[in-house]
Parts: sequence; C-alpha cells; structure tokens
Amino acid sequence: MTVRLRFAPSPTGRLHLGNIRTALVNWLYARKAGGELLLRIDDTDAERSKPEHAAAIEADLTWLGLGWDQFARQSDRMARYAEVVAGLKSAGRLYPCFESPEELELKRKLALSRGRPPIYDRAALKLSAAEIAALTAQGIAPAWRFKLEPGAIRWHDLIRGDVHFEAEHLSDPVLVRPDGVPVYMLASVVDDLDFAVSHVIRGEDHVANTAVQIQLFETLGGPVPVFGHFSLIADAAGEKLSKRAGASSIEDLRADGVEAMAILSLLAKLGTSDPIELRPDLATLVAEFDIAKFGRNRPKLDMAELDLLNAKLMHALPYAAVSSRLPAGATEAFWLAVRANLTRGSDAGDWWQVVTGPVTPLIDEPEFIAAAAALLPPEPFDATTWSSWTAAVKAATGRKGKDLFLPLRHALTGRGHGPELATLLPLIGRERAMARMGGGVA
RNA sequence: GUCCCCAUCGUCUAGAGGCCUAGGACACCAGCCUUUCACGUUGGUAACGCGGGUUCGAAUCCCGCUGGGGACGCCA
Repeated sequence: MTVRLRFAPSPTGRLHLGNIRTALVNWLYARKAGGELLLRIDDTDAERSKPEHAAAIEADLTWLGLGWDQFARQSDRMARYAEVVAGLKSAGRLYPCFESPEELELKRKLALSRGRPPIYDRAALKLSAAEIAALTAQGIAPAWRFKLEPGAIRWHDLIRGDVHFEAEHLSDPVLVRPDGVPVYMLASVVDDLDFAVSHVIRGEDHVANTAVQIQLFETLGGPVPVFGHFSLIADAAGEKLSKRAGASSIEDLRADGVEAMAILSLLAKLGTSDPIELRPDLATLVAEFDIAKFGRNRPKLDMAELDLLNAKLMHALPYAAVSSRLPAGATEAFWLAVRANLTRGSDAGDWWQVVTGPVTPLIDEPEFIAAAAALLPPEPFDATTWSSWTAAVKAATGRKGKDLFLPLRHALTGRGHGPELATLLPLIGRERAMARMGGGVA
C-alpha cells in the first residue's frame, strides 16, 4: 500500500507558522516513508474561502520547498459528494434536521447551563414522517446529520497511543447543509478514501473529529487511515498563537527577510526530542524525521528563537542568495561586510544607509576626531586602509583600544556597534568619512 | 458543565522503579580569542507543580488537588 498523506488547508487566510507545521510534518512523513503528498484545498465553505488565498497557499508552500505530488480542490468534487450523500441517505444513516442555527445555539446554551454536554439532542430523530412532510411543505430545507452508532471508537494514534471515545459523548455531525453543500466532515472522509490517503496527521484539535470520521470511514466501507494528532503550539507566554507570536503570515516573515530554512528548522524540531538547531536543508530534516520524536506536551513557539536561527543562517548566507533582495547598488563586498550583524534580511537596509548615508555622526571629542581626520590617507581605500590609518592615529595621539576605536566608530557610523570597520571604511569612502568626521550629516 | 490530553532547567526535551547527588541542546553568565558584533573554545548558573499512597527504593506506578490545553459549529 502506498503511503500517502495530505495537507488540507482551507483557503480562508494566509498560511502561518501553525499551518506550516502541519504541512511540514505531513511532507516530512511522506518523504521519509517514500510516499506521496496530496495538497487538497478544503473550500467547501464558499463564504469564507477565497481563490486568492488558495493561490497564496501554493506560493508559500513552493517558497518553503514543500512540493506536492497531487492536487485537489473540494469545490471541484461536489458531484462526487452528492453521490455519497445519496448512498448514505438510502442506507438510513442520514436524517433530516429542521432546527435553525439559532435554535441549536439556544439548545447548546441550555444544555450547558444545566451541566449537560452541549451535544445534539437528536430531536429530529423523533419526527414522524408526517411532521417531516409538513416541515418540507413549509419550504424549510433540512440539514442532514449522520447518525452515530453508540459504543466505543478506538484507534492507535501515532503520537497519542491508544485513544478511545464513547460515541454517546459526541454530537451527530451535520454532513450536508440545507443548501445541499457538504460539510468538511464528509468531504474530507470521501477525499481521503478516493485519494487513498493512508495517514492523516493533524493537530489535536481534530481528535474528536477523528472519532466521528472513523465511523464514517467504516460506514462508507473504506479502510480507516492511520491517524496522528500532535499538540498545538502555544506562543512564548503559553497562550494561543497570536498575530504577535506565530500567527504572522509566512508572507510577512518572508518579506521581513526570514529565510525558509530557519522557519523549517524550527517547525520540524519544535516539540520533538531533537535539539532545535538550524539544519542545512530539507533533506537533512527528512533524514532526522521520526514521528515518534514528537511528545504530547504543548510546545511554546518563541519568535526570538526563530530570529536566533535566522541570524545564524544570515551569518553564512552567500551573496548570490540575497543579491536580488538587497537595496539597489549593494555589492557583494557590502553583503559580506554586514551579514554577520544581521538578524533578518531586512536589517541590511539599515547598514546600507550607514554606508551610503545620510548618517548623523556622533562626535565625542572634536579635537581627537580632527586629528584623526588629518591622518586619513588618500583614496583608493582597501582592506588595509583601516589598520594603517588607525596605526598612524595611534602613533600620533597615543590612544589605543576602546579609546582609539570607539570615537572613530561613532564619528564614521553614528553608532556604537556594527560591522568591522576595516571592511566598512572602504565602502563608506573618503568623501563621506571626511564629511562625517567634520560633524556633518553625510 | 461533559469528554479527552498535558505537567522535568528560561525554552525544546531525555528519563518507561534502583544506572539520576536528573542527561542533552538552545538561551543566559564568566574566562579565553577579539577594536564592536559574530564565530570558536573552556567553564558555570539552572528543573522533577502540590499532597497522599504503593515499594526496601519513585521524576518514573496509583489516587486526589492545582494549573494549562483541546473538543463539544449548518468552520476547517
């Protein structure tokens, strides 16, 4: 049997770190097993789904290097779902419900206030044929629920081990809306069956769904896939992933100069027993991947950790990998000079301004800076200019160490820290250097 | 409220009764290197949520408590 996994996002927004983790784990599992990955766009909810989001999801995955072997879109498969629904109806597993959403909401609140689980009370099951006919005659279209069989539902979860649910604790799920459109619960199972999905790996927010879906798989006569539910990630404070931490879109991170491998390294290791370290490529991640390394704790995702990994990546990133994203005019020499001081690619712009100006110099001691300026050699500048110049300044003023170098750095860059001046000075050039040492903005 | 899950250094975790005066990685601190940052290197600080039990012995098993999370949608 071919190992086949799927990543099934709903195109209701951009991909964020939480989504990507699901995509990555499925991708890694498929690759490790020599299997295939299906990208399925779960867009049965027409109101919330947007085609542009689907396109963006594909673009984001492609940028990350997470390719797929097959592609499907649920909105293309409505006829197939209708066929399955007809079968379920004739098998007596679907029953019509005429309650309005408001009515159901009220029932839930009532149950909750009485200390009862807010599951559907199956009132519709008690409707007589005459009552159903009457309701239908009034023009009320019913939603169709799947009648769950009572009893225990068990499966062996790749991450959680043996799991079991009592069907009595679950609500009969609506499978078809009054307008005839199937709900995710149904479409997902039909697709998993039709595309021969062998493993379903998703967040733990789906465990109860899995119990319901197992009955659906069995009812539809198909093989039940292997399931795995990993715990959801929290932000650094242990709270639900928010915009601030983690939920920012991949698109934004990318625009900010966060590299794919930094994101991938973090997400592949977070919550596993492997150390969270920058890994060189996806192949390494595949080699190291083992679903058994995932724990059941709820890991915290700290954006500072992402920055740490990205900074490490930046420090060794070749010019060719970034040249197109650098400010116009930025050269390889510039990149090599500043990359060790970057956290995100977008930081390069700040140093570009330090090189090209305008920079407001910090003149700590005008006399010393004037003396140094007088000794600045003529152009051309090269890699040795800095050391020969500072040696001359040292000889003339008797200064050394921090007293010698920090005032010069302040005057030349306006900052107290930054890339090595030996490499920066030739980029700044004599004209700007002289202007800044004179106290001018340049 | 009901059902399910979780609880070890700041963080991710190892630990399946004695091998644990609890190991690793990252972060942090200090030394070395260094004009800054970074890199490298050496060393260091730092954790079993609480209370009962079982046992000769518990981070490990059981119960309770506390704390956290998920689910309970005509969303996915």
